[in-house]
Amino acid sequence: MPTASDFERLLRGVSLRVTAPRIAVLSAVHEHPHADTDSIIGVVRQNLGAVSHQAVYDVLRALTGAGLLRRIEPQGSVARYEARVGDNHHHVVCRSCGAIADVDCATGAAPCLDASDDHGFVIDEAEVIYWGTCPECTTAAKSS
Amino acid sequence: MPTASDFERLLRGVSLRVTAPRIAVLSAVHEHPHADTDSIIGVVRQNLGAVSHQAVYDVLRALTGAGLLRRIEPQGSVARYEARVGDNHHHVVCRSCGAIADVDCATGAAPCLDASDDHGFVIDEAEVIYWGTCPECTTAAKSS
DNA sequence: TCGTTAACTTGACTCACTCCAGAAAAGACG
DNA sequence: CGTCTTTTCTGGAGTGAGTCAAGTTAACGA
Repeated sequence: MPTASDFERLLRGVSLRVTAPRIAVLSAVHEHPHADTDSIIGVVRQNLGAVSHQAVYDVLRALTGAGLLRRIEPQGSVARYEARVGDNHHHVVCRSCGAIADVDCATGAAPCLDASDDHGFVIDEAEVIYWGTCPECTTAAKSS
Repeated sequence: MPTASDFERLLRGVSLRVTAPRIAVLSAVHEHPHADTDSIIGVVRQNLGAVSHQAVYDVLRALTGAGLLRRIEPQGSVARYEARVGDNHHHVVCRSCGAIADVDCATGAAPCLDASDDHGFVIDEAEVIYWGTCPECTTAAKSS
């Protein structure tokens, strides 16, 4: 797990000011991958005390824009954030409980897939979401 | 373009009652693929006069559940609906203007992709979204 | 240490979407 | 055709993630 000074270095690397809320958000996302905004706010407040939700939204947007975080929002779910960036991996989502797990991309470089007909679009990324049922929900469904 | 009686047959085929709003919604989605809910409400009202937004939401949910429509919601966009179902095709989305185009799936059958590591999930569908820039926005960006 | 500028706080607000209760219409059956 | 049951539609209030705006605070380069 990276330390506060690691996060500080990350922030300086993208010319963002180093502030306590930003460190706390980065740390929270590293500790809780795929956490939604509300959970992140909760974790940040546990570490720092009072922080406005607006600040967290702001920080999340700044960090996402800077490429330090990635925002994912599967259908029917609120926005979630993860700290794994740059390796173009994908996600598998449970239809029943919404759990998310990472799936490595076979090629590793974006776009990892070519469209059969791109309609003239200039494609730079292929996002893949696998839909299915997680082990817990599969077990629960069988035993019911 | 299918006619009202085609839509009626579709509805009966999934044991749903045939009502004017349903025909109008089906027709609207066929005419405007990838339309958002608000546009659909607008089109339906043009054809039928006053229809509550609640009725349209209800109809959309019923038709989606019955498999007559498919709901898509790319990040940063409101829910959209399309009438192409059953052929497991994908979408390319413009980062700049949000335009959506269909992309045929290479294999045609779900799931068209296998995950490298499924974490024990039972995967039934692989959803692919290509991100890029549409021809119009590419041209606009160059000329600016 | 000082000034500039980015970041944070507070609080109101928007907008897609949902919930609810009652009214109306569709389909089934005699 | 008329009645009954079930489903759908209406209108309005409510929910919740996320945004906007104005003023204050704090980071950091000079």
